[in-house]
Amino acid sequence: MRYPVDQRAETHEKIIGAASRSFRERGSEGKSIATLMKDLGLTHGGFYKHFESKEELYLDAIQRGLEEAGDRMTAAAKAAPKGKELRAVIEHYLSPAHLEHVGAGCVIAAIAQEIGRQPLSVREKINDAMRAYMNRLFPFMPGDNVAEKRRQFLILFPGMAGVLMTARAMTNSSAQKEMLSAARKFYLEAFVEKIEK
Amino acid sequence: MRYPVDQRAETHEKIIGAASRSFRERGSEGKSIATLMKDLGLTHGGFYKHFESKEELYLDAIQRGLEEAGDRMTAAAKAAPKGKELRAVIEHYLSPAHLEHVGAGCVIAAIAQEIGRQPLSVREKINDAMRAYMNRLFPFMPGDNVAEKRRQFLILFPGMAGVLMTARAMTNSSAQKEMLSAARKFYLEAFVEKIEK
DNA sequence: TGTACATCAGTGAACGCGCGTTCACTGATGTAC
DNA sequence: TGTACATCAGTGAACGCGCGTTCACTGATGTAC
Repeated sequence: MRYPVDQRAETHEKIIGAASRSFRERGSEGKSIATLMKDLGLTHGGFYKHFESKEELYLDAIQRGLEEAGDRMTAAAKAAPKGKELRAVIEHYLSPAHLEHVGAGCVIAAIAQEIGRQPLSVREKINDAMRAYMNRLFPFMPGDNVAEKRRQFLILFPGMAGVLMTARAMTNSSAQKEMLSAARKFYLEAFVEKIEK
Repeated sequence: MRYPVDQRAETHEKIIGAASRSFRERGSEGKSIATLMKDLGLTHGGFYKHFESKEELYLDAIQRGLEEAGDRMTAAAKAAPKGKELRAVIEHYLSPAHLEHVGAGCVIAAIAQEIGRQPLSVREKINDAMRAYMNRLFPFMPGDNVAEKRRQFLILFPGMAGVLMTARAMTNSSAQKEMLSAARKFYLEAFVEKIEK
């Protein structure tokens, strides 16, 4: 049957959105194409009208995930009072909400380890998206010049990602919260408080 | 045929050792039982004379990995001059060798994200092994009392794990090295240099 | 000491299952006349 | 305005494949006598 004009594009976007969440929550092999499509009220055959392979979807979904995560972080910064941008970014990143919502959160904290196991060509494209993410956020970092801001970013963000990922591996939720708040305090002191005064 | 008396135990250990490396390098689903056994010169059928299921092997191998990684770290500390133990631990953890040797390295930096996706019962057992790892290492942390040392451990180690995992997701090896050495400098300043003087 | 038998780590064919992918088909709507 | 036809997003049966797991079997050596 003939479908409404915009339906193709809408379905395409819905698949990427659902995959982006699913890959972060369950990894690249956690959900089959059939299940992914079924969750959207579709059948698996139609998938190949939108993507050449699951790997192509993986790339699109991860890139989308990094864009969305970048949106959230820059939005948090821009909503903060002048001079408090980095504080807001750290508090958002190391928040209980981010701990809980893997599927909508930082891609690195969710699936960096399986990114490291992808074929080189996949890793390179994801690296481009990671660089774009960094380029949106390093301006909020302390430092006099671009090189210093980037250097600070590359210490702070991987560190925070490690905290989130380790907390998520733990089962004791009060220990998770303690870890988060201890890390929040540490990174705020190390990156923000020496600046704000 | 009848095999030498110790062979059963030796084979059992060899399987755990190979799995412990493989799971860190490729994740829990990266290698089949058949391939794992073939690499040891065995066939897949015999596997079930040693383990009830792949999940049982996963648990044993991860626990073994945490023990071995703990051995390496405490050995690095004990080989260091008096008062330089934590420095040695950080330099070992954030070394190019550790970056490269995923299979023999920190379990958290290798597979924490998939640990977070395991069934609760599996996660709980792995959490016990993680606690044991922490208990061997927190004595080297700065602080007057046990609670403070643990708190410091839970900031430092997840942070370093995040650095390693993020570097491993990158394809540019000079950027990886720069990230490692910047992080080394940062964590040494934050955890060691304020103490050593 | 010599012989018959039991043992059991390891073998490899076979199983059911879920996966990614393919493909002939559907049918409501847009378009050509 | 009315009719015939083309379009193409989505359907669902079918495919080959690799996986975890099972199980009847093997056969060199230990043990009982």
